[in-house]
Amino acid sequence: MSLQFAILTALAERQSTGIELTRRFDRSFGYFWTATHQQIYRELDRLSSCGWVEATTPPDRPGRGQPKRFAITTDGISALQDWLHGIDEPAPVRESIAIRLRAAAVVGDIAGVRAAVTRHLEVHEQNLATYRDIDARDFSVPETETDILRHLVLKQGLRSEQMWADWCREVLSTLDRLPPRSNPPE
Amino acid sequence: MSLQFAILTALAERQSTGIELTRRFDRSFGYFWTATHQQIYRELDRLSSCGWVEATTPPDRPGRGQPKRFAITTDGISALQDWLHGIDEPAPVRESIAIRLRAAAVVGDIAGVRAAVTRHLEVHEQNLATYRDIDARDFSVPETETDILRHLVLKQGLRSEQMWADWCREVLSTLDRLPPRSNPPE
DNA sequence: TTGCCCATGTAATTTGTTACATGATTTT
DNA sequence: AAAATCATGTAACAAATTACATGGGCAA
Repeated sequence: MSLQFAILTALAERQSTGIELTRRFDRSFGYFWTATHQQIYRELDRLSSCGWVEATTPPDRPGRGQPKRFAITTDGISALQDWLHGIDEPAPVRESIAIRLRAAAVVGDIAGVRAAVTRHLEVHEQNLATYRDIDARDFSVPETETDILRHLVLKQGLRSEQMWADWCREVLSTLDRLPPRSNPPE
Repeated sequence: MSLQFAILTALAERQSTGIELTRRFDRSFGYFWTATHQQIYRELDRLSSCGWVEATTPPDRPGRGQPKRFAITTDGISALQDWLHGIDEPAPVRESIAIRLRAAAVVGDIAGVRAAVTRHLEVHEQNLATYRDIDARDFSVPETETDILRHLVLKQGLRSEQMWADWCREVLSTLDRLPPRSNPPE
């Protein structure tokens, strides 16, 4: 499981409360790993149990609505260092948009997928704009070693969004060039 | 859930037994949707229950080791047509290789991720070669409408593998240009 | 007739998603 | 003090992964 190491990495960069972590996963971590606050709290709990992170409860009153500050322990850092040397296969591909296209091909409905592809294009263009902002803001100056690695991660996100946007445009312009016909052939 | 529609699409293209479906998901469907045989059998069961696919048991003896032939029903085709018009958001990103890189950045171990990236490059180059073969074999001649849509799906796979291979090479050559030092700074 | 592979499945576990609950703080 | 919001959770569910089980056919 990688989520726990994503959290360890985040905490190694900066200690945080649960909600801060959640926001960081929506922002700068979101371009390579997504997680909801429910996942994050559950995982923080597990990581505390095995001593890889330590929670600082505010001394006055512990309880439900009270922010806890989480920090990585030295054990956690070792665990992260060990994991980092591991190898895994590329993530299995699951693109529902591609199923829709291929389904459209087989039932002969070439117009039915247009809206879905348009929506994808919209999202990927938005992401691309966001990542370019981050790129300009955080990585425009000569870089430290740490920044060079972090920049490489962002570049993957940039490449990916660019690829998707390009492909969506290719799909749309190809659909435009086909004879308009939204019903299956007889 | 998209797996059921992936299966419906596959069966709409050609009726199959469970094991044949599994092999098709390893091959031509694998570049946009992956599934194991366990998932496929379970889903075929559900799809039979709601009447979207129909199983033909060999008449002689029904039983466990006997191949069943599955085909999509007219209800299944309607369901597929309806679903095809839907819209969903791009799949959430989860790239463990990126976590490893970012973890390497924070613990200062720039050499530790090299093997993982090298492995990724290997796989993506292999996939790229496979997809190019499919491209040349199945899509080199003037296309029917159906083929044009199916070709677009393959092109997404090609773009994706190309993107990953390019990025892996960028990472490796960047790592090469950094001063060799495999331990965290003090 | 034993061992192996093929095809179909079951079961347990893990991971991710969706909906909701609780206590504290801030705003009106 | 009521309402909204923030922070931390719980619970139920769905999907995917991993390991294993069963029956049939075939080959040594």
